[in-house]
Amino acid sequence: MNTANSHSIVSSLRSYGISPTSQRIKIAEAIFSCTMHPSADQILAMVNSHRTMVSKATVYNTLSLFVQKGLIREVIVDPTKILYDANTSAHHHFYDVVTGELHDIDASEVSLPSLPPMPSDRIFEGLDIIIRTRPATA
Amino acid sequence: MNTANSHSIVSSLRSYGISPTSQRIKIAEAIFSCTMHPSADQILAMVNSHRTMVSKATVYNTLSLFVQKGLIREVIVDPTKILYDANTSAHHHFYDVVTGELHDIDASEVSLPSLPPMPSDRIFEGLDIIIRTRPATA
DNA sequence: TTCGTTGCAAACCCTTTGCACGCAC
DNA sequence: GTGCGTGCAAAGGGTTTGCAACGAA
Repeated sequence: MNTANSHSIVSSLRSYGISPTSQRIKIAEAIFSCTMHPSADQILAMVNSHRTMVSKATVYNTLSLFVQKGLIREVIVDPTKILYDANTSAHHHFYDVVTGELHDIDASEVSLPSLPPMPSDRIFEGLDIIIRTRPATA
Repeated sequence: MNTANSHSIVSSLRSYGISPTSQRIKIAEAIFSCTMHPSADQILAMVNSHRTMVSKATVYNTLSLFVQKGLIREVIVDPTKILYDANTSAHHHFYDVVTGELHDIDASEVSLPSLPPMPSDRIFEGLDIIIRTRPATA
């Protein structure tokens, strides 16, 4: 669910083993109520548009914690910044190389017939499919 | 071809519209003779292991030029640095999230049945498929 | 009290930029 | 001489870290 009421956020955090402090709740709310895929900077701005402030360090640390605990995903498409994705179910992305916009692609739309064999002594960790686009108008 | 003799490097540069200065030749040789996918830093180190030096600025500028001209490709998998790929034909990558190693996957091994429709007003620019792995031994 | 969390500022690292020098045509 | 290419150093921007203060159990 994408509705971000405090109650479900708190239980969500708990279910991922994250103690729900007020800053973490605020950051999670910002991410889960966001229609796009925000960067750390944008999350910082969203969180601090309200009265109370959250420091930059806490935002970065909290995002790392969320990723590590599996609450959210990092999307690596832009060498200059990390984008965060509240949707952790299997899906992929359109990435506009000019505007930087990122849009989800449902996994069912691009599922691979089969994965190639893993290299020796390696185990599967994740699959990212990124379709890079650019605006049609020159 | 991956053999990196000066003659073929020079004609390669010329065919991509890049005037072959000695620094550019040296950088191209480093990339094309490299079995892995080097970062800018590693290319700088490779180039400067010989007698003559190439400055950091020139390495970065030259790599950007090569990418822009289509001689090489950037691979965006690690948020902390850009990797470069001398292979510009259609292929994809295994990326080990622990060691940072990157290995090619031939396009024929993972071809998609079909691409989802482009978002409106966007045109196709490129397709990246990254299979993230980690070492099997804990 | 104790340990986890927060916040500020500084440090870090990769990359880009400003600007002067130098070489080729 | 003009313009591109190079090199040095400094700036830039996102991210991480050191450390002291804080707060909940």
